[in-house]
Amino acid sequence: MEDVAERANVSRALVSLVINGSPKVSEQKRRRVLEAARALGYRPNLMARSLAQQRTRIIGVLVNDLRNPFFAEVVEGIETAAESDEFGIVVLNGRRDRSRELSAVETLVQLQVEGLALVGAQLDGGDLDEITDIVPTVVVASDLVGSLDHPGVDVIVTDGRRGAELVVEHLAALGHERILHIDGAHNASAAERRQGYRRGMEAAGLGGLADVRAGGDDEAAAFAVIDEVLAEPAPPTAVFAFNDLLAAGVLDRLDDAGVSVPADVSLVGFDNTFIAALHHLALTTVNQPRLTMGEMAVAALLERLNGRNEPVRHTLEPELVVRGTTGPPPS
Amino acid sequence: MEDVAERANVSRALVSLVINGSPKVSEQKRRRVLEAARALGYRPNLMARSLAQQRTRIIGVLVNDLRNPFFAEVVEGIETAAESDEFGIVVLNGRRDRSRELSAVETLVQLQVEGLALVGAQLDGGDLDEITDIVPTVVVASDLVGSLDHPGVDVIVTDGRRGAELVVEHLAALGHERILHIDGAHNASAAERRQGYRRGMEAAGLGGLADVRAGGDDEAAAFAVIDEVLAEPAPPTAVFAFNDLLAAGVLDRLDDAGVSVPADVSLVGFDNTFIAALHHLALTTVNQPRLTMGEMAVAALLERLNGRNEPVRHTLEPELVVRGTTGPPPS
DNA sequence: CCCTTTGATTAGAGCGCTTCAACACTTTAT
DNA sequence: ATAAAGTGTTGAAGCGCTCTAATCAAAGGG
Repeated sequence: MEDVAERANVSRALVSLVINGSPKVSEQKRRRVLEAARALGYRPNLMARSLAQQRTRIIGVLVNDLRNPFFAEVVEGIETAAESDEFGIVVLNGRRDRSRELSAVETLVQLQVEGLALVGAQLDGGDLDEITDIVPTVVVASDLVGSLDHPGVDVIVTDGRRGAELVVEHLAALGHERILHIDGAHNASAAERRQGYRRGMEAAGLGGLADVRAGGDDEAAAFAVIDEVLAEPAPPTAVFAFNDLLAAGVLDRLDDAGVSVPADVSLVGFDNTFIAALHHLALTTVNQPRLTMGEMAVAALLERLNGRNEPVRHTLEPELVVRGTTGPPPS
Repeated sequence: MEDVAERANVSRALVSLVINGSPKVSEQKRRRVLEAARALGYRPNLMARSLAQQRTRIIGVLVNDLRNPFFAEVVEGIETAAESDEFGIVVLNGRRDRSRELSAVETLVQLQVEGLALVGAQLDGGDLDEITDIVPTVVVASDLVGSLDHPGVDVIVTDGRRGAELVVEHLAALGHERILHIDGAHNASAAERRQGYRRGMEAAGLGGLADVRAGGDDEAAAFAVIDEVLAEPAPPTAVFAFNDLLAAGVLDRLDDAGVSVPADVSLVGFDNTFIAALHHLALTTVNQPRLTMGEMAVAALLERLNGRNEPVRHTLEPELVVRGTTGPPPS
């Protein structure tokens, strides 16, 4: 910057003004400075700028698992929204590991991000205690235990309970009774969906048949469960999987076992990722408006930065997307 | 930091030494400082540290499209490797848009990243001219036009030409002759695979039947092409798609048209993403060692930082993964 | 012709940290 | 005892920028 100033015969301060597009610089000097900058290949140092300015215009994003297309799309929503507000984002990948998530959050805070978006994070309330009064935080697509207690945390979720209810209603309407739920184990949104499932079963008068087994959030997690239930005397006629990835695993395993979908068993996923839409899967699933979720997350953070102090909680409506993996139970 | 120093009755300098784990601090003061830091909830400011230290220990990653699981996994490889070398990474998403890529690279450079990994980027040689003598750069999983001319750029790729040849060999061995290639259009690795396809066709004595049509890199891009070829008098008996996503689109469309795979038409993808492995697709494809690619990218950057000056180019071997979408042509 | 106003420019302090050279204090060798 | 070497600690400069308050120049008003 010094060099640019010298070459343009002006002060460092003026160079700064030009670079930041201040209106009170004469056209003549502005030109001189810009040319000098170009000639020298000058690039402002973002670190120095942030330090001096006491703000970074960066939103930190912690994502549960980048390989899951669902999260990747939420991040895209965040990015789009941030971009239009002249914020940048820094994405860190938790890779489903809580301790990694913790250290990622720490890194982001040290990076002086102005807002923190936790996408599908597994952290619990306690982990956030310190954080939330340092930096505005929004939890997206996961219901952290105790997140409600934190007045510093906003929450953007799709109503997982309702989503699960929709699934059960759909299956019950088709005539299914033995509906199995393979859950998301310790996954952040697992509890909600489990609850919705149970409620749906009750509502359909199927409470006694409710059956939840521990799954996970990828294909492999489904295998053992499917093997197990198929060996039982009265296997389910419908399976509701925690998410699309898990559902894909179920589909695979049923296939291996010669069970046909939906003729023998109906199957429903959750998230409506692009894999559900592949015709060869044609998975009935529950849509979450992921781009919108990302955008709302950014909006929430910006409101905080503008002074809002009460927590906000947006619950979006899930939508059942019926495709080819559900039908009436075998007679 | 000032506060911590005061509370521990030491100088700011000593606090710095403790935070950075310097060995020449007495155990007693170290304890005092650490306790003061904890009591005050002190968090070092990464920006200030980087500024003072004149290094960031950050590797900038620009990725073509985060939604593509292939790239997401390369990024994981990068992250793993970076982590073990005490580097952090900042991921920016190009979203298949060249101008966005350009500005993302600019941002990363201004962030003072110590290395730049371009994953599947579409930038061409010219775009990198300035960059490469500011920051070590490695191009991963794409063959940028003219990247070879830049002594400042390292390249990590899977041999796309060879991969495509493997595909053609496999199909030809099964007896296919009318093998169509739906390419990746302007995608960075499209040219190479096209070339491999052509070569493979020649080698199999099928040069005259080579047929390349413009595709893209997602499912939708396949639809028009499939509609088109199915309407022709002699449709292909095998299709080689640019990547798995595109192949999934082909599969969908063939399905719609009542064409069965592999009985009527064989299909091969590229990348071996997890969707290829889903039993319901069971896509024959070409594997790229994506984690390894990410790791090698980091290794290349670190070598540069340690003084290497000649460019390096690692070409990894692709591997054909035969699954269920290929078989002999209909008789 | 001087004073005020307006607008453009600049000096310089400060952002939170690191690091080098200098310093004080021990220990060991002489 | 004294010099030399080693330990632990600190003062202060500096990283590249921003921004306030001060300065300067030009223009308009009385």
